[in-house]
Amino acid sequence: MRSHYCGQLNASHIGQTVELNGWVHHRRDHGGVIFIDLRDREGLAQIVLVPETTEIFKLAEQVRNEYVLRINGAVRRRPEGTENPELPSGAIEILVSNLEILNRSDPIPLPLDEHTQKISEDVRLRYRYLDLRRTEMQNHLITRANIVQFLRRFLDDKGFLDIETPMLTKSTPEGARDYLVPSRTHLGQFFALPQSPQLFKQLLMIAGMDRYYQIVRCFRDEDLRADRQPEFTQLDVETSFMDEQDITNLMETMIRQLFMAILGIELPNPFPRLTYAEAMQRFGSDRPDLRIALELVDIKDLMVEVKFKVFSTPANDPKGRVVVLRLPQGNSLLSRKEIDDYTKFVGIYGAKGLAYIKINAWNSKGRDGLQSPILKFLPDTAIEGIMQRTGAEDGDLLFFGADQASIVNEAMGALRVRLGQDLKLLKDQWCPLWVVDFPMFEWDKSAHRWSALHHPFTAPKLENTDSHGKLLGDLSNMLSRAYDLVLNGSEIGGGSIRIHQEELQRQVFNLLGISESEAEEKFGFLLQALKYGCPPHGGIAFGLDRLVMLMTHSTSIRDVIAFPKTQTAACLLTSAPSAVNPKQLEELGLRVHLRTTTTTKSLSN
RNA sequence: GGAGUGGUAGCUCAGUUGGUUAGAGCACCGGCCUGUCACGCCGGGGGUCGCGGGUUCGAGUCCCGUUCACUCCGCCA
Repeated sequence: MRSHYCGQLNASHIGQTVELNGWVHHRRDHGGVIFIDLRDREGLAQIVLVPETTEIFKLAEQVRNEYVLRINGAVRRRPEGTENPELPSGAIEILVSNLEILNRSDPIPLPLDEHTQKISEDVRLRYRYLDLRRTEMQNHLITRANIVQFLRRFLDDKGFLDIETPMLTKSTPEGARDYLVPSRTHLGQFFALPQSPQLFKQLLMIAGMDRYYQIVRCFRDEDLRADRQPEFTQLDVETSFMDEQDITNLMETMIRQLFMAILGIELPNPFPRLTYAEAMQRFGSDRPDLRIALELVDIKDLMVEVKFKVFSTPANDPKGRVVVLRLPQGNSLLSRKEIDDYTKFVGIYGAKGLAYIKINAWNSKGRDGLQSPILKFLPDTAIEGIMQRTGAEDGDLLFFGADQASIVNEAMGALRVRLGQDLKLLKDQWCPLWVVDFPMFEWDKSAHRWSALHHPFTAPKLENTDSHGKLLGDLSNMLSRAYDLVLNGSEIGGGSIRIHQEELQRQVFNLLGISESEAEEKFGFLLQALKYGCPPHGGIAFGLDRLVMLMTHSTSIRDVIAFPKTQTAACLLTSAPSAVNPKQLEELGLRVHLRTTTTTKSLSN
């Protein structure tokens, strides 16, 4: 067994005899002396072989990269002038007295060298066990383990119980597409893998467990992104008898202490809070990246009477929005071609164009000092209003968004972030915030009905109910008791106070177009449980992968998951998913009927 | 479902207007080398240019289809 990890050796070990186990990172054979960088989880150490130890020197000549070695030797100070300051163990080396080749290795299909260029991701995924030997990936997984350990300790200290919930559960309507698992003992019926343990954790509150947490895998069969995997990990939390202030305060403390413990970083205290409405108004997003100082400025009222339909139509539409995004000193930052590229960019979000005004010399020349194709449509009053409201100065560039509010928010919100990234306008700091006062419902245009913005178990704000718990007022303005935690433009957590009265839960189902009988069939167990002394309760769930991604400065959650799936939800390492044995299908009472002719997928290309 | 980028040696890439035998670095193999640390020097092997079709005297290069990976839109309570 090893006595030390390679990477932990330093000058304090000089004179000691050690045993190391590890992989050959590099071998430098000088004929008369051989150096091997031996690597393990904790780092590198240089081991030295000299011809005087004839037998093991011969062995060392056979050694190749990624061979697995066990060595014994004496730690000694390196000769003067041969220290390597790049290496934590660079002051010392190990003179080998015994060497055993525990295993050989074929040449590996990807370099582990930190100096080489980026390796394509499909190669990395195909040989993930080799990719994970890289220092960067090892550090990611170590950091992830440390984060999980911290969160468990914190919650355990606060009296939270780690309780497991089923992986084989009931398919529910609404929400994401379920992964289904056929039942052998109930032919023709299916389990679903949980999209989250939402209902079980509510039942645990009804069961009186009071404080629950779980680090739990969740499954959603939807299309993927850099920050979305079909199976992902949540830190899931639920408490009884706490209101939204209590919960967000506690969770904020947890995150603040986590950043101090893992990264030594002090987050703001308290985290800023924004209402959903304000976030949308100022940033066009419910997860604003506050590292970027740019903001949207409303000018709808100034455009009501202009003779430019692109602006006046949304200005006169109650659902329309007209905004300006001011880019300070943008004239010199952006070329005409770049502005055209941004016009294409906002087109992705449905914007029909991207009007702009260059402020060349407003101070000296007034409107003659402005430059824009749309200038001729705008009367002096409108221009003065824009200049005043945006506080624009000479050299600035103004971008305009005018359309349905949803399109303006998405397009200009995305433009704001994109400009921030492209022009390096991001502050070098961590910007967490709570977004609160979410709408309870949103209108689903394709389904022609209301749907829950958070989920159907979220409680409405108290002012929306009468003393008997009956919902009052206009659905489109009703606010919920939901809250999201946003960090640098990523939603890393979200939760709410839940509905704990049966009657109110039935009303919400009803408003969401879930019939009485469907509610019984799908959620009967919940409705019944709510009758038996359900405590007021609420909770939150954090996207652990996203949190680790941000904390390790990764750009994809795949880089913090040991064995992630590709964008088409395939595993390149195991070639999952795959066809199954006909006998297995028969036992399940299933027959595969494919729409297309592709029955077998080629695994290699 | 849609848009974009890419696929050439084990890896990372270059490959001109369509024209001789498809190149480089790293890795690999053989030889040399006692203080290197991305060691060095000499020599060598290695290619279904993702796949299928088309245009052409001739295709890595042009066209069509398809597939895989990535980014994004839709989707993701």
